[in-house]
This record gives sequence, C-alpha cells and structure tokens, in this order.
Amino acid sequence: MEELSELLLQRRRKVDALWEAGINPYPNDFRPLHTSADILNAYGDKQQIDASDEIFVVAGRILARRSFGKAAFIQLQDRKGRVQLYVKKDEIGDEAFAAFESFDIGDIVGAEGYPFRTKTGELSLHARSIRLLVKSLLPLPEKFHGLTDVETRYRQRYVDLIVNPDAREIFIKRSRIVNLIRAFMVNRDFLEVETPMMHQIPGGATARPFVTHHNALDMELYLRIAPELYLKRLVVGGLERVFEINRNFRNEGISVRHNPEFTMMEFYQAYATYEDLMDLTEELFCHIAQELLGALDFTNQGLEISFQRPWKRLTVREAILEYGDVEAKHLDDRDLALAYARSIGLDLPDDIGYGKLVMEIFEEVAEHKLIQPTFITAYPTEVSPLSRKNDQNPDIVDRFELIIAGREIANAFSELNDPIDQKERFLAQVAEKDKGDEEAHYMDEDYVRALEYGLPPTAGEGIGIDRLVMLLTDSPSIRDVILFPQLRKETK
RNA sequence: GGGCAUGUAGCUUAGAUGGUAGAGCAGCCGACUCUUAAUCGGCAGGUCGUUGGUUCGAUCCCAACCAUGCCCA
Repeated sequence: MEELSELLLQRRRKVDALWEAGINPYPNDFRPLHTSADILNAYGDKQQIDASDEIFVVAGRILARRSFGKAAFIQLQDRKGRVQLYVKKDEIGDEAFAAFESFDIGDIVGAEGYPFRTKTGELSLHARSIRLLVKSLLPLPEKFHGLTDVETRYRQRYVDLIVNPDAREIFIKRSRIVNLIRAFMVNRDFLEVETPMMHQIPGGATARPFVTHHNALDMELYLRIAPELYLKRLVVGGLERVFEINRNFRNEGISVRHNPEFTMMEFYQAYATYEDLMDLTEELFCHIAQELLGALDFTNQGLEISFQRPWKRLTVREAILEYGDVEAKHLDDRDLALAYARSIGLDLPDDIGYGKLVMEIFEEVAEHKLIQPTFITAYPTEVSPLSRKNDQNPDIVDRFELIIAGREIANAFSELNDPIDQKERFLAQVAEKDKGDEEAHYMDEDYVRALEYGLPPTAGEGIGIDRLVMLLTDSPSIRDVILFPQLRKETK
C-alpha cells in the first residue's frame, strides 16, 4: 500500500463512505443536455431574466466553491467554459444538500437548474438538483495562481487543461487551424491521403531518423522524417493533387522550436510551379489568420506581424547581402565567402561545399532578422537534392522557404522529375553519407523507378503546423502547442 | 554534448553567516441562504529533488546524480 497524505486519505474515505451508503461514486447514467455556452448564448445579453421554468441540464467539474451554510455557489467547467451554480438547501432538499456538502473541488457533477442573475449581475444557474458523477481523489492546484510549474504542465497536461484556460484555448485554436487548412485544401480539389509512417528507406528530408525493428519480417524500419517521396509516388499514380497532415519524426535535439515528433502538412500539385505555391501559401495563411484572428495583422512575442499581401521575396544571396556585412564579389567567391563565414564565428570544415557554405551564412546573418513573411528563393542545388534545377542557372533550384518571425515555417519547390538527374543527385548524397554526413539522403531505387514512369511537372510544399500554431497563438515554445511534448523519464 | 539557473506541504511560495522550517490557497472541524481569490474562529499537513562528503550538528556548504528552464553546439 502506497503512503498517502492526509489530504488524499480524506478523499478515499469519502469514496468508501459513498460505497457503504449504496451510492456509486462513478455512475454513468447522467446525460447533460446543455453546455455552459448554451446558457450564455440564450441569456448572456439579457439583464432581466424571467425563466424559472426553463431548465438547463449541465455537467462539469467543480472548480470553485463558496459556501454559506444553507446555500453555496460553485463554479462548474465543461468543454465550452464555465458557469456558476447557486445551490440552496430549500431548493434541493435536506438529503441532497447533505450530499452536496461533501462534494470537493475537482469532483464532476451533473445538475439541473434555471437561469437567473445574481445580485452582482452574474448569469448563473439556480440548481433544482445536483448529483455526483465522479469523485476526484486528487486536489486541484490553487485557484488563484493555478498551475505554473512548466514541467508539471507538460507531464500532467490534463491538470493544465483543467485549470489554465489559456492552455485550453491554444489547443482549441490548433484544432481550428488544422480544420481550416484541411477545408482549404479539399476546396481546391486536393485529396487527403495517408502514407507510411514506417519507412524502409527514410527519405524526403535532411535529418537523422529514429530506428525501429519489425520482428516478423526481421527488418530495420525507420520512423519517417518526411512523407515527400511517397506523396510524389501518388502523383506519378495520377492522383495529381494530394496532401497529408501528419507527424514526422527526427532524431535530433529538443528546443523551443524542435520536438522529436512534429506535425507537417505536405501537399503536391501537378502542373504547378513553386511560384504558384507562393501565391497559394499567401492565400492559405491569410485565410487562416482572417478566420482565426479576424485580422491579417497580429502580434507575436512582441513583434508586429502583417500578412498583408504581397509578401516579400528575396533570393538567398540577396538576403545575405541585405542583412550581412559582406560585398557581393566576396560572397560570390568560395574562398572569400568561407573567410567571411569564419569571421562571423562559423566553425566550418575546409572542404565544405559552396552551397552549404552559403546556407550557413544565410542562417547566421539573415534568417532570424526576417520578421515579416518572406519567401527566400534560389537555394543552392547542392542542398536541395529533390528540387528541380533552375532552367537558367543549374547551380540553383526552383525552391523557396517561407520565413516568419525569424523561423522557417514552410519549404517548397518545383519537383525534380528527371529520373536521370534524380539518380545522380541521390548518388551525390550517398557519397556525402559515405564521407560521414549522417543527415545525407539514402538512395531510393524505387523512387527513381517511379520517376521513370513519369512524374508530371509538379510543385510541392511542407508547412510546419506546430510553428504555424506558435505564430498564431503567440506561443514562445513549441511545447506550448503540443499536447504531450517529449520529456525525459519522470523520476519519483 | 557545453554553460548558467531552478528544485521547500496537493498548488503558489517565504526563509536562515549551518542549530532539523513560516505563510496563502486547497483540506478537516465549527459559524454563515447572493458569493466572485467570499468572510470569521480553530486544527492538521514537510525525510526542504536523490545519494554521498565536510561538520558536534546540513534543508542551507561541497561533490556527483536526477529532473526542468534558458542560452550555446
């Protein structure tokens, strides 16, 4: 038997007492017919209420209690919000009131009552009856400060959701954002699909995978780092417009911007280019902001962000020249660029490729300064093994990343659909892997075979849902927008 | 992986140049039939993250470890 504090023993004794009195502390025959929001919607704007015969049937958790001997106020919380109940001994009877007096904060109850306004004007429900639906054995955090310890908020998100309305609001908004995205895509005739989460060859991104093992097949499998290669196979198959909203897994560090599993919306549109996707992205983001916030301008961590179109477009090179302290002729010369990179504190190997070098410089000097939505284009071919080369300049690809508030939110490109070129790019990646780059791509022969059948000219994009939610809910950490973020093992 | 910081009751916290801790809320008992962090009286609740070390004595000093946060890689 575990040791329990006096507080917990008292609750257990109450449960025992209920059983002994023939009362089930966990009944399941109560059906609420209304929510707190129904009451508010019906009477929120009425000062005079004469509806003592209109009965609302609600259920929820007791969050607060103020007792006066033969009457009491309790605050009830359901999925829509909170409503105050006034419980009077005269009204519900001696026996029911005696039972009511044993209810604790945290218990779940069902009640019937009629709406009225208290002397201080709060819309409340005058209870005709109230009964226990669930006896809670653990005390809730303090009413005034709530739960502030971040570790407990993440580990016991259920408590966080009970007592912190802000946390609840973020996850309601997250759900709305996903629904808005889904409706937007379906509206444009995209087909929602599900592709494997377990890959024999992890592909579609530059990242280290999680490894697992299938016993019956005695085979290594990898949790996917991206769905890209499967979604493009579907475009080969003629589905032409597909999207998937689902988790990716990357075996990398954890930070305010990174969780090992995170949610992406990836989509592919045949007969489109990356430039078409810039337009689509602007429209999608403006639609979400307008529906969710009612505005295209908002604040994120003290920064004024505006989704007003058109959004700025810069090449990687232009962004470096604008935000870094380097001249074009130096940036364009590999050795001089490397010297510049080192002068600003980057620790880079002598044999680093020019494309990687440029991206290191970009991330150091420009990315975090791009606050307003900005499409960064003209990425080096070297760091974009799945993107279509630019027709005028084969050293760059037809790709953009969308940066907002200094963070990468989306990544898109016109897809490389030349199977010969794709095979060569895979081989270059395999060479990098052999040199020790754990993030380099694997060869995927089946994907090349799919391209040999013919991938229509296609553009594809991935949008980081967690980061988008952070942006629109003004959350400083990715853990604030993921219900159960990854933590180390809990120690007792 | 490195640096800095934090860890005291269910929650939010105070505290001491080292002499084994104080409060508010929650809880229990009592009073109270319109409260909004209700109010009033009383009571109870702590191996001060874990393990070692120094010391007559450690929650406090030191070390390691665990967990969390922030920054860096």
